Amino acid sequence: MDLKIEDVLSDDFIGKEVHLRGWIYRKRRMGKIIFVVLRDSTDIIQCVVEKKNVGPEVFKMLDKVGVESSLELRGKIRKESRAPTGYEVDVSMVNIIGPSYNFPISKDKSDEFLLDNRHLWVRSREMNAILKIRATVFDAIHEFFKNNGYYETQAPMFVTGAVEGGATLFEVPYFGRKAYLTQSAQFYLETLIFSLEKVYTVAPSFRAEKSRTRRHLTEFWHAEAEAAWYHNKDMMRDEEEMIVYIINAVVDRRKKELEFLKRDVSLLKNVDKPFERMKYEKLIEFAQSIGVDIKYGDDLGADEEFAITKNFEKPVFVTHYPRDIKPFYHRPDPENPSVVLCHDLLAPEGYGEIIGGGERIYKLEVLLSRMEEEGLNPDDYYWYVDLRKYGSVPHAGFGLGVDRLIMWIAGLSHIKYAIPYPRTTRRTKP
RNA sequence: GCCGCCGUAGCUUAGUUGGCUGGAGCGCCCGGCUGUUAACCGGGAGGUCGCAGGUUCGAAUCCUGCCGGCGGCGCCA
Repeated sequence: MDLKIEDVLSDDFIGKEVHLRGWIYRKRRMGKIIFVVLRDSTDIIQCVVEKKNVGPEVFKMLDKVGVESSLELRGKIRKESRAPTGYEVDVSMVNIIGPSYNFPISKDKSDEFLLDNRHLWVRSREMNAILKIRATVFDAIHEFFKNNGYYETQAPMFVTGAVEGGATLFEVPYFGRKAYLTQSAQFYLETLIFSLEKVYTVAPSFRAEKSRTRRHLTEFWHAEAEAAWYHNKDMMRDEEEMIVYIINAVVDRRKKELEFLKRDVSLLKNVDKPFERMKYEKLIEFAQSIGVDIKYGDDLGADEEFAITKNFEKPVFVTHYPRDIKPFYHRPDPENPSVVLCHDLLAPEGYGEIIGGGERIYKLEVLLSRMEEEGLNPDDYYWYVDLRKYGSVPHAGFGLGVDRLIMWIAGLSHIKYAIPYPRTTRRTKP
């Protein structure tokens, strides 16, 4: 029977013979006994290999090979309080599949060394736990959207124009011309709502910002949605439900992994609807009241965000930013056109911004005048402008930084731990 | 773009008011061990102290340049 370690760590298997495949996680020899701690994708189990049971040749081979050798074995399960996961295999057969000698990673490894050897470090129990949580976050994102009437769609990675500013695009040669790597699918999603009404996409976005912080990647996973007929508050409602859905999915399905990472799960369990909505103006007052040096009109810096969000246990929406510090496409508030109908979602515990979103300008003349204010040429955005000419509708959308969300949920100290192969300003390998 | 820091064995590092042969832990090689928990015990190999130049009787240590790397800010998801 093809079993995983997780399956056989159970009283149901006591006395039963099992066949397991995996990698050597730890190995200790005591004369004529070798303790092999075997690892697979699910867990670890200690296996006792005695010379008299497997023969001197196999025993010697096993003694020679190092950690991370792959092997299959057969043996009986026994309850054993001295074993790391409570059960032990009395091995009757071992077959080494792929030997490993001098595995580069052992104790006392620097962060930098582990990043250089990420292709090997992904095998660690810590990365294994994080990657499982990450997989569940992606699952939950897709589940949420599909359960709520959104169509999944795709936008191009090669683009010719910017969504946000111009300075943050990666330029790539494109058959003698220039193209850029996308920094957001937003404008494409806006075109697609006129066909599908509610759309989402999960894809990488690229930012050439020379950001050197624990929260920035040059290539990050972006979950973006756009919905026709939605106003700012409608979008916030969906986002709130989505975040709660994702958190619940991870808490339900990844308990073991969260515990392994020593995440305080009670903090995640406290995350329920509704999230507080706070106008930018109020947030500035709140920030000032706790001693942050900030004034109306300033964007929130990392220190301010940290000072503010460490005081919250749940995410908080910040709305109605001054239009001057937000991109041109946000719809000005009809009741106060100096602010826009936008929202950022700040994660608690100091993690900060994970979502940026808002209601888009849907009237042609408003869009053109905002573009003029920002010094943008409408010809460069002809297809975006067209959307306001042919049956425009109110609509809203958002972008979620999935890696940042994972960082918060898993309680990680740096975004580079949240993704298998982080790309930062200073790293493109392995 | 701005500020700060670091390069010593395969890895993690001690040693920097200039001074004996640059130490240690892990890993590796040889040997031992029937209950180990990143096992332990005995022995061993392994260093152009990032590179180049300078100061000095003497440089891992001081100076200059170069190369490589790291942390943080700004900006954003």
